[in-house]
Amino acid sequence: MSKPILVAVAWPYASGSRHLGHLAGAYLPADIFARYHRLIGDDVAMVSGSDVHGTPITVRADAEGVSPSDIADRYHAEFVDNWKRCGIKWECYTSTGTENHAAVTQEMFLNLLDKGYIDKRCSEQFYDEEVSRFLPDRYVEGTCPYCGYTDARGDQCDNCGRTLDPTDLIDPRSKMSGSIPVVRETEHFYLRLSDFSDRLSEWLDSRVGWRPHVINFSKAWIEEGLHDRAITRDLDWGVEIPVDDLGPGKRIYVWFDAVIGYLSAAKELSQRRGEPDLWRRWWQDPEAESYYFIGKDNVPFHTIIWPAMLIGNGDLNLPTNVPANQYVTFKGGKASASRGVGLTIDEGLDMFEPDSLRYALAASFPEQSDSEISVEEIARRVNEELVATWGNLVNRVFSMIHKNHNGAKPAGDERRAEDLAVLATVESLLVRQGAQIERVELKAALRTAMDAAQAVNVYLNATEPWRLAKTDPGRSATVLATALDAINGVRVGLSPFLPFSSAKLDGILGEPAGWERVDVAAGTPIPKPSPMFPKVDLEALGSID
RNA sequence: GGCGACGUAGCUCAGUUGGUGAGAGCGCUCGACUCAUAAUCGAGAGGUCGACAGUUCGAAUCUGUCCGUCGCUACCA
Repeated sequence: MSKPILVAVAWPYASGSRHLGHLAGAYLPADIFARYHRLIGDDVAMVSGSDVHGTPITVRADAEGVSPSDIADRYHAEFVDNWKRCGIKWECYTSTGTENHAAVTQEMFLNLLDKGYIDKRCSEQFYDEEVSRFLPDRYVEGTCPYCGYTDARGDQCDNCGRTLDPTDLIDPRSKMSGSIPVVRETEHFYLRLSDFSDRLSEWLDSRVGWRPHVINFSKAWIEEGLHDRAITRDLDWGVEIPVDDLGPGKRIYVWFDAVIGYLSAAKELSQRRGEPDLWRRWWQDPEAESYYFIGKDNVPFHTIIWPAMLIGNGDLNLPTNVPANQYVTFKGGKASASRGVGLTIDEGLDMFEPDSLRYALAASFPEQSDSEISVEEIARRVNEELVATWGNLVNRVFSMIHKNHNGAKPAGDERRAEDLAVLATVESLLVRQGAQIERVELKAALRTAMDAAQAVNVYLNATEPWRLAKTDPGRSATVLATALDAINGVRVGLSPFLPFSSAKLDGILGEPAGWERVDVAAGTPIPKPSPMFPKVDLEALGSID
C-alpha cells in the first residue's frame, strides 16, 4: 500500500559552504529515510532548496563587491554539487529565489493577514546612515553594560554571555561601516504566535514517538510564553510583501518564507510533473505523513512557528514527526565552516569515497546526543567496520564463486538447517531494520544491517566452503549459493545507506524489488571482484583536520 | 544570568515506565582459520555508570547540591 511521505529537509543557507555536521544532521538521514520509503513503494517527496535571502548574504555580497544573487548562486551551485557527489537524491531541490516560491509565500501571507493572524506594529531599531540600512541586532556592536567588554554584539555579549538589547550597548557602532547608528522607528508585520499557544500545546501533546529532546524543548518554549514575531525586515533582498502598506525597502523575513518552502517545493514538483494538484497528496491527504529533518537549532521553527502558520492557514497537514538531530562535534565543539571547525562537505568528499563517508557519518548520527567525530574516527569506521565486515564479505564470496564455480552462481544441493538458518537470520534482521528506519532510528538500523553481514561471516567460518571445495564440491556449491543469497538480503538493508556501492551490486545481482531478501537466480554471472570500498590511508590524507 | 541537555569500559556510543551478576562496535590479549582489501570467527581482560547526599526492600535509571562539557536564549539562519 503506497503511502504519501513528505521528507522535508532544512533549507541550507546560501551564505557559505555547509559542513559535515549539516550533512549528518539533516541531509543524510533524510536521504536514507527517503530511500527506504521509496524501496518499500511509498510515494516519497523529498524536498528542500537553498535559502537565498537574508542579511548575511547581502553583507557578504557587499564585502566582495558583488550582488547578493551572485553569492546565492555560487553556494546554490555548490550545494547541488554536494548532493550529487554524496548521493542525496531529491524529488525537488529548488531555492527560495523562484517565482513560484514568492507566489506561494505571498499567498500564505495574505491568507494569514486576512484571518487576522498577522498585524502591523512599530518598533525602534538602529539604522546605519552610512550604508543606508537597518541593522539586525547582531550587526550592532558596542560595550557591554554588564561586564564592560568592548566588542559585545547587540543580541548577546560573547564575554559574559548575557542577552542584550542593542539599545543597552554603550557606544554602539555599526558592524557594517563602523559608524554610529541612529535609532529609527520602523513598522513591520508580526505573526501573532501567541494566538496559537493552546492549539500548539494540544497538538504537541498528541504527538507520539518524538525524540525527547525535541518534544521537551518545544513544550518548554510554549510554557515560557510565545512572543509575537516580526516576519518582515528592512531589507531589499527577499520575497516582496504582497501589500504595500509599509512602503519600500521591506521584505518578508527569511524564516517566514523558508519554512513555506516545504510547501512551495511540493508545488514546484507538481508543476514539473505536469500535475498541478499533485502537491495535495502530501499536504492534504489525511493518510500522508511528513518528516522534517533538521538540526536541533531549528527545532522551534519546525515545532512551533511552522505548525502555527499551518494551523492559521488551515487545510494543510502538520508535521508527523520532527526527528531533529543533535550536533556532530569536532574536537568537542559544534561544527562551523565559518570558524574552521570540522570539514565542509566538499572537503569530506575529497577525502573519502561517498559511501564510506555516508557509512561513517550514519554510524555516528547524533540522534540522542551530540556525537564526536574526526577524520581518524571516519577512517576507523571505514577500515575496521565497513571494509572489514561488509566489503570483505562480498569480496570473499564473489571471489570463491568466481574461482571455484566458473564465475556463476552454482545451483548447489539441498539446503541443510544451517543454510536455512542464516537466510532466516538475514530476513528477520531486515524486518527489524525496517521498523528501526520507520522510527528514524537510523544509527541502530545501520548496526542491524551490519549484524546481518556479520551473521553471514559467521556462517562462512562455520561451513568453510574453501575446504569443501576440495573435499565436497557439491556442498561447497550449496554453501556459496546460500552465502550469495544471504548477501542479496544484506545489501537490500544497506542500500539506503550506501547507494553507490549498492548500484554496483545491482549491476551484478539485479535491482532489489523491495525490502526483502530474494534468491539470486542460479547461473547469474559473478565477476572477479574488485574491492567495493578502498581502505582509507590516513597517512596519505596528510594532516588535514 | 535563564533554559535545555550531556558526563556509562582505552575510543565512539546504547541502556523502554527504577529490579536476577551493567551492554554494543572498535581497540587490546589469547586461540582458530586462511576463501577474502593482514580481512574473518571464537574466547577473554577491562567500568565503584562525573562527585556527594537523599527517596526506596532495591537506582546508571527518581530528587537535591556540586564539578565538568556543550548548546539555545526568540533580530544568524
